[in-house]
Parts: sequence; structure tokens; C-alpha cells
Amino acid sequence: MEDNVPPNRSEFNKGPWTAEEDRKLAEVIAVHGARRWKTIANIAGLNRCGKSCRLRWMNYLRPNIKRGNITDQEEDLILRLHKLLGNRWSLIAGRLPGRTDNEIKNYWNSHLSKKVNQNDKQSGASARQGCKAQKRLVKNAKEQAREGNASAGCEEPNIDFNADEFFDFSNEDTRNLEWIMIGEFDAVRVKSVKPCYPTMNWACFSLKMSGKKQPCGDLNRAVACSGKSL
DNA sequence: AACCCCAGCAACCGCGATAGG
DNA sequence: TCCTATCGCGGTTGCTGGGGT
Repeated sequence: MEDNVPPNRSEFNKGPWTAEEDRKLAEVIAVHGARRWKTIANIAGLNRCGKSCRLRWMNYLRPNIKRGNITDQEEDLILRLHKLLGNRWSLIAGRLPGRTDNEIKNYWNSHLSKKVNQNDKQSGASARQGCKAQKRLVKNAKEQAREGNASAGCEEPNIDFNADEFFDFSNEDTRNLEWIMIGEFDAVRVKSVKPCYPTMNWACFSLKMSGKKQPCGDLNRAVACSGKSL
């Protein structure tokens, strides 16, 4: 239906979706699948742009969307992941089954950012605490490596989470990994091993050495192995 | 009752990445 | 290789409802 002349951008419906629009969209997606959003919008007879249809589906109509309050466990996970990944909402959402990136982003902006700021003020930490925590973690690991103690089980006393407890290396084929830079340390990358993996046991840290991606057990070890100076 | 303020959330916008012709 | 369409992400906007004055 791409040959239909689409309405001008300004002629598209905007604003909240009606139940009727939701129904039409869901029906077309059930038949044609959730792709080619522009086509879906046309087939459904929705005077909406494809982008709007996709957003509505992804954030509201998609099956297995979990509505309702974020649990304490989920909140804790969001805080930890945000500390590590920053505003990578889609990555964070990928670790919270049923939650959307938009929902997590909103939750962060309306709840957690304030909470974090309050904690920062109370502890005297700067707004760059998360970055500093990463730095401390790396620095500590390097010190341990220098001392010949670069094992994976070393605790970092200055940060509020234990990397070994939080990140458990799994035997993932590294060729399948998605490599993501963490902060300023280009030798350290993190991979979301399995989308929507239902537990916290989801990530592995790895490092890139001589162009070859090699898995390491955890962040401490990854950095210790990297030999990169800060 | 009327008004204002603010929190929460759905939706929009712009941009970069990717796919396909 | 280039160009266009499409997708996906993150930032931002604006609407709505609740609470306070």
C-alpha cells in the first residue's frame, strides 16, 4: 500500500490513541507482523505516521507488556544498570522483561533521578559519581593486578555494588556479542548476553585485545587483563 | 469553587544506524 | 557506491489528574 499518497506530516493524527485505533493497529500487526510501519498504518486506515504506530505498539499494545508499579527489585536493577550503562534505556529495558525503554526512562526521570541526586547530596558525591564509581572500580582492579592479585573475586570497597555478584560471565560465543563501550575505558566492553534474560545473571564483561575479542570473567578481571592505564 | 503547581506518563521529534534497491 | 526508506534510540514536550492554597 506504499503507493497510496501519504498525508502531509501535519495532516497525521497526533495525540492520544483511541481504543478503535489500537484495535485496528493490533489487527493489522497480527496479520502482517510488526514491521513496515508505514505500510501498517496505511493498511489499518490509520491517519498516523508509521513512527507513531511503532511507538504505540512497542510501548503499549505489544504482548507481554508489564503494566503497573515498578517493583523494588526492578528499581534496584534499574539503578545498578544506569550506574553502569548511563542513559541506555533500551539496553536497560532489555534486562527488565515486560518493561519498555520509554517506561524506564520516564520512571528514571520522575523518580530515580531525584532519589539519586538526593543520595549524591547526602553523601557529598558529585553528579559524576557513577562515572567515578566506574573509574574507582577499574583503578582498584589494576592495583590488584599489579599486586598479583587480579583474581575475579576481589571486592571493591568504594562502590555500592559488587561486580562479581552482579555480573556473572556466561559461556557465550563472543562472536555473537554486541560490544558496547563503557564510559571512557575503550578496552572494557559489556554485552547483553540474552535479551529479556529474566535474572540478573545476564552480562559478561570482555575486553578487546589486538583486535580479538576475548571474554573475561568480570569487570575487575577484564580491566586487569587489559593492562590499559587510566 | 477556582486557580495554580507539579508529578507522571504517553507521545512526538530529531538524528544516527542500517537495510535494500 | 550512492541514495532512499525504514527502524530504533534518547531527549523533549505537552496533556491530565491530583493536591494545595
